[in-house]
Order: sequence, then C-alpha cells, then structure tokens
Amino acid sequence: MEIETVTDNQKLRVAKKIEKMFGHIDPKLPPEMCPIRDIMALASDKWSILILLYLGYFPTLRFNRLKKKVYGISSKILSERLKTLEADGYILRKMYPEVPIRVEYNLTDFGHSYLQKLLDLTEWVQKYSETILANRSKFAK
Amino acid sequence: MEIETVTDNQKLRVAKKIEKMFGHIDPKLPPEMCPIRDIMALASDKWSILILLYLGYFPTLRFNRLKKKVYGISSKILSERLKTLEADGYILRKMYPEVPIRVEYNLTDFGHSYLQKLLDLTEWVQKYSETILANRSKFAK
DNA sequence: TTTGCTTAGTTACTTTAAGTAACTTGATTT
DNA sequence: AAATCAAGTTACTTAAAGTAACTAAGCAAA
Repeated sequence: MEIETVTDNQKLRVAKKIEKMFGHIDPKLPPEMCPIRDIMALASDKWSILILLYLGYFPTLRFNRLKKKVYGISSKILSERLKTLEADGYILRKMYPEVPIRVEYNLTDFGHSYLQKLLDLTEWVQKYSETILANRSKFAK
Repeated sequence: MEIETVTDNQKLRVAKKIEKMFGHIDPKLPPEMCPIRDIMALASDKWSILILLYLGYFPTLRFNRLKKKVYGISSKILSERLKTLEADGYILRKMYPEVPIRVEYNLTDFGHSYLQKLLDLTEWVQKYSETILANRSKFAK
C-alpha cells in the first residue's frame, strides 16, 4: 500500500505545532509538573483505548459486560482504569443499589469529544496495519 | 472551559466507525491474531509518543541527544523503543562506523504520516489538560 | 603502554506495574 | 442453611520498567 507523501510544507506545520506543545511537554526542568505526559499516558493506555471505544459504541455498559467486550482485561485493571477515566471526566458511573448491585458506565460529552480524536488515530492504524506487519517481518530478517 | 457539544449525529458517525473497526479489534476469539491492539499499544506507548514528537521536530537526532530530549527515559528503554519503531517503519536508523560510533535517527514518511494523526490527539489533550486536572481534583473529594 | 575519553548501546539487578484467582458484600431464592 | 447474583477487592505471582555499572573501538595524551 502506498503512503500519502508528506510535503515539506506539512512537515513544517507539524514542527510548528510541536514547538507550541513543547512549552508544555518540555519545561526544561520539572517533568512531573507537566500534565500532558501524564494525561496522554492514561488516555492512550492500551486498555483505556479499548474501554473508550466500547463505550463509544454501546451507549451504556455494565461492569461485567464491558469486561467481556474488552477481551483479556482483568477485573482489577478494569476497575482501576474505570476509576481513572471517571476521575478525568471521560466516563460516568451510575450505581443502582439494588441486589445484586447494578453499575452502569457511559461516556460523557467530554469523553465523546476525546473519542473522536482517538478514532482518527485508530483508523489510521487500521488502514496501515498490514503495511506495519509487512515492515515488521521484513525487519526481522 | 466549554467542551464543544457532541451531537447525536456525530455520536452515530462515531459508532459507525467503531463498528467497522470492531471487525478488526474484536474477531470474537483470537485476540492476538488481531494486530490493531498490538500496533496501537506500541505506537501510543508513553515513550514512543515522545520519541516520535521529538523526531518530528528535529529532522535528525542522535541517540544521546534524543535521550536528553525525552526526559527521564533510560538507555535501555530508549534503545528498545527505537528498535521497535524502526521495525514497524516509523523511523530510520543510520549508523556511521566512526569512532566513537555515530548513529542518527529520523522519521520516515510513514512516521510523519502517523505523527500528524498523533499530533491531533496530543493537541486535544493539551487544549483540555486544565479541564482534566480540574476534573481530577474535583473527583478526589 | 597504560590511562582516559568518546558514543551507543548492553547486562545484571531492583522496583514497580500488571496479571491470576480466590474472596467479599448483602438481599433473595432453594 | 446454602447457593446465587454483580461489582468489585485482596493476596499472590509474573512480567515489564527503571537503575547503574559495564562494554566496544579507536584515538589522544601521560
């Protein structure tokens, strides 16, 4: 598959954007004072991405159903990620004190806004996944 | 800060996109046969993102200079990530057998193409980082 | 001629994060 | 009195990440 050529003009615009961002990413000394790295690390975590995708597809999901969808995740990690995603404002947790307990999760508007950007990235990855796999096996030799 | 409202129409389009992707992400049974998760996991890894950003900004960087830029990364992990990013086709490694040895890294066109999508995401995160931090401290109570 | 200096890593070791599996809670049915 | 349910939590194991010292190769100075 052909990759769209990247013009020097585009590269320049990218460099400008990065320069602007570096004010936040690289404040010379205190790396933990800069929240971007920390926020990106969570929001682009492998499990968080899948959680957000499934909550973007199903308007609301309960804990165990979500766990089945996000194939391979453990209760422990799912519970952990859901808490952080909720804390950051991406998702909403609604608890119904029935017996047995019922808990529903859904995206907030903020989460939807993020998901749209995330999708652009995952779509790119999907589009070029075969290229990447081909690169890998070529490199292995 | 106000979040742009997400219309039902947008949500529907997002759902459509995700549905299309689920064919790749969720092939019901073999989760390791699906490359998207694996590719996303690497390409959105916290260190890989920073490496790609710096290589997007500086046309070429040598190992130790890159290590200084990507604040906090160890030689071990940097070396590891560079190898995988090279294998997947995002970056190029040029070795000059001088003494001391000189090795230069730069983005491929493929890497540039990915970086453009990645930047849209990091820009979103930058834009809303204060909102997220505010959400966090509100949730902490 | 041995000591030091350089870069781009690698190796052995420690710490932290992730994964596994069994357990908890509490009203309701068997 | 025991089993059942969902939504987690806990204690334990394994894998990944971080730390710090080391290596290679050749040249320059002592």
